[in-house]
Amino acid sequence: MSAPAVQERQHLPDARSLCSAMCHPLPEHPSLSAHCSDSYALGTPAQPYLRIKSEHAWPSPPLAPGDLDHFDQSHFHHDSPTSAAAYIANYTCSPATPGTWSPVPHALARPIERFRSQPLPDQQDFASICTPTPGRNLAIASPFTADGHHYGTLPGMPHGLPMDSFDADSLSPEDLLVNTPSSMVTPKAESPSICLDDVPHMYLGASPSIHMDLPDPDAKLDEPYAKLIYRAFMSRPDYTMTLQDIYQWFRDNTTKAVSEKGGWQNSIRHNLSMNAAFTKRHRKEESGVLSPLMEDSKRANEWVLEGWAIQYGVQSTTRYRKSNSRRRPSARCANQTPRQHSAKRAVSGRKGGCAARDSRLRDRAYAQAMAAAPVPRFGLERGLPSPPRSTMPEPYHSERFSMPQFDSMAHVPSAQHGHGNGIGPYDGPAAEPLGLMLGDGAATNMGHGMHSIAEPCSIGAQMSACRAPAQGVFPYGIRDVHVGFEPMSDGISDWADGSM
DNA sequence: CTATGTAAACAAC
DNA sequence: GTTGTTTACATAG
Repeated sequence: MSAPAVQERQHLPDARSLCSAMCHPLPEHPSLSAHCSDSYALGTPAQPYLRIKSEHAWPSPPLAPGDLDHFDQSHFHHDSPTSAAAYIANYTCSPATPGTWSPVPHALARPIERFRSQPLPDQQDFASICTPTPGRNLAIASPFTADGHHYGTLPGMPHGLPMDSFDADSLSPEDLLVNTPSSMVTPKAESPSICLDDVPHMYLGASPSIHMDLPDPDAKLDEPYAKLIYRAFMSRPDYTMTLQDIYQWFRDNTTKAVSEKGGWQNSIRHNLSMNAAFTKRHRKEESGVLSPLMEDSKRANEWVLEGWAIQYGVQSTTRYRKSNSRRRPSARCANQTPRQHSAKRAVSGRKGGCAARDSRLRDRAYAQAMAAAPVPRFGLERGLPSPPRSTMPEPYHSERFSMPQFDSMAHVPSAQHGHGNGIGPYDGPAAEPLGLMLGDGAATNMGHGMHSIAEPCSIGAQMSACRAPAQGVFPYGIRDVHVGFEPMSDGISDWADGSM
């Protein structure tokens, strides 16, 4: 940690200022201001912030030493008329055209470049990670970058994604995909989009500064499973638990575990499997050493709370269910005989079993590939500083990173999720990765292309977790990001039509 | 209609 | 028996 960073932290001891910086008010853009309210009472009254539904906010672990090491606050000077967030470019990542990213609109290049001109602590072109085309260095917005740089990590957000030293030029997309264990590629069924401002059942993670109504420590919790599992993970410093750990946590902290043979365990497993916020991984990967005892053990796996979920929380598992809105049983179905039910269950069970088998086969293949040809551990070769440990879940540490991929086969509208508008090629693939949206300005952006430019006041970022088959651990593909930004202060228009 | 809980089938271990 | 995946069904709001 550099001395300046320490000094800065004294001024910005928690997430408030970071949030403030990320949501710098743009008074000249009313719509943006509308999204940046002071409803969280974070920071000063002069600094509105990104408004996140607070009713579901849960606590995040406190910052640990080093959490802000990578955060260069010089990018977020409040005296600047611009904000980092305002420089998020208009990007679309097409599930239908995997591996392609729309380029930076020319009009956006300049402000991005201006922002980029500022020094960064570890300037790595994160764009290369999400840009399978070697050599292309496109600025890509993500929870970690506003212009393609890893310019800092928000508290609770996974630090040090392999982006820190990743070089797409040195590895082909195929190389990267090889490094993807099945737990990373197994799709959570129909991962929907998330909008933090528009998803009532998004169980938000929260900065430590956000006020929480914490339950009585002695009281047993009676909340949805997804939420409880989230709590369980958040109770662990590394957000990692085995299934048995989770069971025990439920016994200790919830009212669910009323009986040892109850369905609560089944429900936990169901939620773990179905919710994209929870990722399975091999325990042996933790140490990097293959344990013969662990190799084929049932308990070889552990579950990890995804980094984005640490920051943004989890959403209801329901949202990952297939055909969620079309399964209302008809009267005829409701009157089916048990035999008919059994037949249906047999089919679904068979599918489930096959999926479990495929998952294990992929895991095994991955383990063998790892043992046979260890892949470079991004960041280590170059001797770059490791990211802080405290808030970086294990998946982000290792070689288990690969390129985001999308299931081009699945391509159905997802209007039911509220953020697809049915327009454009990127709207709602069936295996659409879990998305995340900051503010609702982007809610209607799918397929709108330059909509954000025409309406430069809106700010939004709809990012996608990579959950489609053959996807990597990195949760954010940028399915769509659109953000308005203010005109250049020198009065030179960045728009082709000369408008401001 | 959504969210949630639960049961169940099935495969692999 | 345990773990993991998936689907089906019921219920509450």
